[in-house]
Amino acid sequence: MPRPRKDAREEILSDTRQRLLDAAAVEFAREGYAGANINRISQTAGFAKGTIYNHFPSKRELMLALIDQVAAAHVDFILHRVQQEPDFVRRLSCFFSAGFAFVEQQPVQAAVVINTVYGPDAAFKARVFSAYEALFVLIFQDIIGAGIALGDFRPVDPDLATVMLMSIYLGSCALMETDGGIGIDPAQVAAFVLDGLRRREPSPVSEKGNP
Amino acid sequence: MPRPRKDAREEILSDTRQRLLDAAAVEFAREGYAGANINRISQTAGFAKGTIYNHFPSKRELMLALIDQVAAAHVDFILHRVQQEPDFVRRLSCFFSAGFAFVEQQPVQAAVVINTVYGPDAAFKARVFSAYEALFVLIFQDIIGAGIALGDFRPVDPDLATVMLMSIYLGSCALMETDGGIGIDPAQVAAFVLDGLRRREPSPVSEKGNP
Amino acid sequence: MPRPRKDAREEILSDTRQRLLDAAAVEFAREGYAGANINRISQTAGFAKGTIYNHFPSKRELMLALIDQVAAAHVDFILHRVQQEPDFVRRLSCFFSAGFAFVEQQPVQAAVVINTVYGPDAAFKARVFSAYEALFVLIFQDIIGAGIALGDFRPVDPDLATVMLMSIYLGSCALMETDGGIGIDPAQVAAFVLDGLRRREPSPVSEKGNP
Amino acid sequence: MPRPRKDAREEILSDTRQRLLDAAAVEFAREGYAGANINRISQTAGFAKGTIYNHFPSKRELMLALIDQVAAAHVDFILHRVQQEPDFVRRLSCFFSAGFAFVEQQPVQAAVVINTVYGPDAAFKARVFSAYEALFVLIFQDIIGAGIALGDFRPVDPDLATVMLMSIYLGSCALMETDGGIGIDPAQVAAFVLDGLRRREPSPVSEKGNP
DNA sequence: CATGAATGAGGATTCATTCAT
DNA sequence: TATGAATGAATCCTCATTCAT
Repeated sequence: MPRPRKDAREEILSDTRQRLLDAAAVEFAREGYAGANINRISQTAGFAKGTIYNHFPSKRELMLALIDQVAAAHVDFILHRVQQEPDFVRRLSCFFSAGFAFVEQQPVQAAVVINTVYGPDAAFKARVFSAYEALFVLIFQDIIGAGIALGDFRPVDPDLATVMLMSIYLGSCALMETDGGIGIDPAQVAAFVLDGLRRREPSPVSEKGNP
Repeated sequence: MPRPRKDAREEILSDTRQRLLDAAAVEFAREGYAGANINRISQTAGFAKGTIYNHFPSKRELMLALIDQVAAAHVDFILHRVQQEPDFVRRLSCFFSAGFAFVEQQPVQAAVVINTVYGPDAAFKARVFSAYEALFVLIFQDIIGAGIALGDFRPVDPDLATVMLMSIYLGSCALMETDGGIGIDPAQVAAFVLDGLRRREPSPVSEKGNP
Repeated sequence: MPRPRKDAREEILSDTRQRLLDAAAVEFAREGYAGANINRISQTAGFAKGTIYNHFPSKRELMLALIDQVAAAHVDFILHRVQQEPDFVRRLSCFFSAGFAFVEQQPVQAAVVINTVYGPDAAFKARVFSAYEALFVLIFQDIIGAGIALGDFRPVDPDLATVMLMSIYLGSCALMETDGGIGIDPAQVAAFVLDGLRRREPSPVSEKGNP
Repeated sequence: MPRPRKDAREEILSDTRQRLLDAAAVEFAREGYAGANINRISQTAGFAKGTIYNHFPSKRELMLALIDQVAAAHVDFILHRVQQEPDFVRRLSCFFSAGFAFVEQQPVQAAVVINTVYGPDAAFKARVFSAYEALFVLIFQDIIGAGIALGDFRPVDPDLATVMLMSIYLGSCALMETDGGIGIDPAQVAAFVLDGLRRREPSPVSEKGNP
């Protein structure tokens, strides 16, 4: 029989570590990295200050570990759902609905990575982008690229379109937080992205042929 | 002839103040508000530490003054150009081209306000939004609203569309900075926003039967 | 047997705190509150600067804690001795002898509270007076009041007399410090207070015709 | 004819100087020397910061000049009145009444010197004592000494008695300020000092039947 | 002489990090 | 592993003083 002791210990460690990461997310989201306070993090987690240093070598490494964890979860969450969709139009829609759902379910964690993307620390930003790589590929290839290849999307610059989609997604999320969760409808966002602002039918009749 | 003594003095004051604001923009852009260092700001401006406090009561007030100045300049810059355009489609295009031009001309100043919008400090954020009010109104009324009223835009939710446009604009700017100025083509962005991703199918036949 | 761990830790805490208070007394006595230097206090106590802030939230709170501690000790010291005296004349005498003894034993601590009483900070002053309340009551009731009630003291205004006694006490102490401890004889002071300056019997004969 | 120009200039200088000294008194009284702010002093006086340095070489010298002026005025005020009294008993009474009158007429100036006497700065203290020399001599010689010499005062230690009188005077003044001017009756204080607390025994029997 | 912008040493306070228990 | 007292570099801010105008 294998002894579960080591596992149990790791589980406990893991639990402490996770509580610290959760508390760090709260603090980093509220204060930003530079304004965050190690002491408050440990207290929020229910530990003493020193405990953080038993699990992370520095405040900076704590932040990086948090970024890695949250960004990975973020990407997994979206990827898992998007890839279940059969075609790229639904995938596009799913990208926004899944993305918003993640923010609603983990608002604090999401705030950390989103703020980091727009924050001043280049190394943190790079870390987020690195973790988001798969997400960019998803948009670039499985949505934009596929749509163009199939002729259903106009031959837009896929790089630009990727930037647009990410900007819309992250920007909308930032506003959701700011206004305390207005709740933006992902379907509308997808429609906006798919069809743009301009009215479709150029037929001048329908235009003002109102009675 | 009146002696220009007082004026000269005020000019000097004004000059010092402006140099401090410029240096502050550099520092806040690079380090974020919390990470910014008052001493570095004064040195960048070519003054001693204490000089900042002859012109601004605190680091925080310095930041607020900078936000006010930059946001006002930002809004003026865009408004001035957009309002010279005859119709809302060109206005939409101009919004992006002017917006990107401002970021290119004043990258550091722009970075401060953009980062602030996505940063953790609610009071700063509110200050930016307050200064941006006129810009929101411009988009909401003079572009989206006008386009819908004339029947050229689909009856999208104007609030959502405003969020989309601002997100696209700010998000693109953030990426421009990150990558050191890729140079996003405002015309393409405008086209994206106007027409969306989906191909206009004039006829179901055309879809793949194109020569 | 219970382990003395927590107690030991508290003892250490307490010890550090007390060393800081002692060092603060030295610094505040020498420089006054406004002129006192937190860094010097911590160094005098044998700690680094930051340690003070592990025990007191601010320089001001450190001062208040010191006032509270010293004033309480001062009052206790005098009260304890005075109340052991059988009658109010001896109590009066004891008030001065005990009072001077306290100053001799704890000259630095005494200097802090005495200087505070005459210093510019109203809040500090109020704190001292608040702690001295019991001392005022002692003088007012157990010495002056009792003496008057028994008919042995002239019916002076007890409030005024209390002010006189405290002024004489504190003023004498201040002078003792200034001159580096001349050593004022409490018996003489008590005699002065009891009998005043004026010769008793107007008959110039009796005075020296005694022996 | 002598030209009054130089005098006029000196008068103006003198006026500025005096306004600065008055403002300094207000500031030093309220904040103490270490807490006093040169800028506030100049503003209270209606001048710019630099003006102080046209009249006094430093904050410290400003304080010393203020001490000298106020202490001299204080001593003059009391001496002038006391010396008009025919006998030492009335002089004693006059010492208190004149002393209290000075404090009532110039509460701020008086506060500065009184606080200085009890403050931590030895040099300032010495300066006050030096200026008070004549006052000590007055008490020591013309009141205590004279009274003893004439046999009307008990042969108390004149040094101690001087300390008592000064302590009573300064201590009462300090309390007058603290409580916002209770108004202590100088006659009562003089009576206290002259006759003490103890009732003059009309008969040796009255005491209480002590053995 | 009056001014007030500029100076920079100094000081209170914060906080990431260490380490003995 | 968890603790939290101690550390001291770093930071914001104050303010006496200087000096060109």
